[in-house]
Amino acid sequence: MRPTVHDIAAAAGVSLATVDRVLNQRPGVRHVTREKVETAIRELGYVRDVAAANLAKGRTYPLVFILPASDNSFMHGLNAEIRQAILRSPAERTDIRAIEVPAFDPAALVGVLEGLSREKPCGIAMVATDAPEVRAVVDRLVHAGFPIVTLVSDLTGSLRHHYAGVDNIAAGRTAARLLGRFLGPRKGKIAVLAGSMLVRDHRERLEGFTSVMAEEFPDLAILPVLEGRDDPEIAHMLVAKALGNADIVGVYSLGAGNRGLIRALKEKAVDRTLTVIAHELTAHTRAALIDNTIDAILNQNAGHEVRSAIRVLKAKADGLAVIEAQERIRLDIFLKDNLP
Amino acid sequence: MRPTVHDIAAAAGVSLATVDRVLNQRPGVRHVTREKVETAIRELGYVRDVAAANLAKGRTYPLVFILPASDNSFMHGLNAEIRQAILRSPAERTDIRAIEVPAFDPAALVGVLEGLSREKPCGIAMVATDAPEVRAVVDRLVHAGFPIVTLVSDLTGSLRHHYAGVDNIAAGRTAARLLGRFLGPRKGKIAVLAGSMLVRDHRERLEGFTSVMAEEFPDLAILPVLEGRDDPEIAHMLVAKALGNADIVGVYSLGAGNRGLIRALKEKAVDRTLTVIAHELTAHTRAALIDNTIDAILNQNAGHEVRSAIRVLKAKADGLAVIEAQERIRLDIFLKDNLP
DNA sequence: GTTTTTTTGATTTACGTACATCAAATTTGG
DNA sequence: CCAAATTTGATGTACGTAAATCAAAAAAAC
Repeated sequence: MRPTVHDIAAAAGVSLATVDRVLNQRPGVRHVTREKVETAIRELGYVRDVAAANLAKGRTYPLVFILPASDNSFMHGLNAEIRQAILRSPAERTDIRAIEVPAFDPAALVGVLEGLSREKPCGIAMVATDAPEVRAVVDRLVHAGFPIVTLVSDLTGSLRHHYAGVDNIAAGRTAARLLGRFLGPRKGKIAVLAGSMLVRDHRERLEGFTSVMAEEFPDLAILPVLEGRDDPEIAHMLVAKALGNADIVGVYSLGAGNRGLIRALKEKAVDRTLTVIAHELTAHTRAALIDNTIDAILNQNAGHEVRSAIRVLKAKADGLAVIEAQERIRLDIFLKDNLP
Repeated sequence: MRPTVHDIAAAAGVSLATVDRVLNQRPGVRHVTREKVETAIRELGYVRDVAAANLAKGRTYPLVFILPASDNSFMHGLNAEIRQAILRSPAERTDIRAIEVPAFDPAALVGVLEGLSREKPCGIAMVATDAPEVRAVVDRLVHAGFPIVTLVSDLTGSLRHHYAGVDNIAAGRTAARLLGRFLGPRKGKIAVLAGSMLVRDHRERLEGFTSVMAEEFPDLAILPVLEGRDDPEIAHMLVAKALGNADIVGVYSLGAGNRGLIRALKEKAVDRTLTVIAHELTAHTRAALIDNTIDAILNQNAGHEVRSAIRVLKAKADGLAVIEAQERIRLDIFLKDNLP
């Protein structure tokens, strides 16, 4: 049987109340006594029964998710996963609230974060907008004791406790290698469709993509990036125009708005053998993968990201360790054969 | 606040004891009364607080893992993950025992399973050996009320509750498409290295591989399968010999023993541009991927498989639902750019 | 209508921890 | 050495559920 507080009390030769004071860092314990108790804890290998503690405390974990108000499939999916998590709240003792902020608007995000420090959530998960002022509030909140994890898009250089999202540089590099290998000996130009170069994850994907392309596939030239603002209409327009260039042999779509990309490909490129790599598995990209319009899809699993963020925040709130390997968000690579 | 048993008792107009009798399926409740209680449970949306219940019961989950005594990196990794899970046991209220059985030996497996029905574990996870007699015991145990999940290798056609492993047909198909696409217009022969055609997962991978090859890459011919028995030495010998064939342009290694494969490739194929796809990320395959000896690695994450099996068994033991999407074991595809 | 059986209620203890209160013991300051 | 301050102990209640006991009520059987 695992030891209980009673065993610790007996082993340390003190009363239950004293053990409790040490465990919960309450005042009124002499230094030597505290040491005795801590020794007993270590020697018996005592670990607090979190379930029993939560029961006694009637504890719930009030968590806040902050998301950009973007109208694309991925963000809708992320939202849906958060709603699922809210449905599971009773069983998980969580109390989750989702807040939408205008996309790409550091000031708005800062405002929301500052408002949060008043209501006392025990954890914050946020899709970070990459700006110095955001970094500053995040660091302040972390110092104030709030567990914070970034979701989907990281805030490197800040003190956030954890990042629940894929390595976007690796994603871009992987896309480049897949595209390069799929094209084999063919020479030509590559069109890149992004959402916006103002977003960190898109910048990182592009960075990874161009570096592998330059290092390993010199016969493939990257055309100037098309910024589709994650909007299907704009994406369609840009891609349709770009496909006028007969030298294009491949396309890398690293953002959202793939509906427009797919439409453009079907209108303008049915007779050409283009190799296309896109991000994010949605109903549209899935169908396009199956009908060979797209050759591979890179994906991050929003459900895993949300569940991981929750696990990490709860663990941080309790001062517990997380299983690192479990919380690593993997880059999914889907060909038409391994679709879920 | 979520409703408690007290609320149910009040709402149904019965006593706490009666609610308890209904909840825990104890006898001595009239049919109509039971209905009243069940209605109240439904209307208030009561869900039993599993943490509190486990505390009261002093419940632990005795789980048994049955693994083949195979001496390869993957099984060692799986074993290590189970040991990790055992270390987490106190916090998770599990009591995990691992049993090794001779590999590919249905009779031995059946023996162990029958022994288990005497000691009463609340769940069994097993790497299944695919044989009718195994299916029969599994079905019998399931009927007797034991939750059973298969691990890594499934037992289709049996009544096992869940399979914690990858879709091996999809894995084989994916390998074929990667290989085919990487080779592009090249024609030639493909060598396939397997462990044994007696193992279901290897058979399935081969099945998926050959079907996509036949359908979509008719210029690539698959040579007779090399059975390396997951042994590095045998694998080395077989591959070294096979590489005498100058028509070989690609290799698919769908089992273990990749150490031997890699050695053979480095000795015999430095000057050739072979495309190689292998299964299972180990120290050896990882290094080979980085130095371009291998072009892609397909992997199943043993840690995820073990944790998933535990979650599913606990849920089944409690009669609770699992998050399906969370328990799907994904096929990892690693290029040198997205290694963890 | 009485007896027997079945069903229900009331109450208690327990699980491991948190938290509060009050008394007792110990240490510290003067 | 005494008073004040600090530290420790003893004890009780609570969290939501499980499980047991015994009494009371209701239903069924005679």
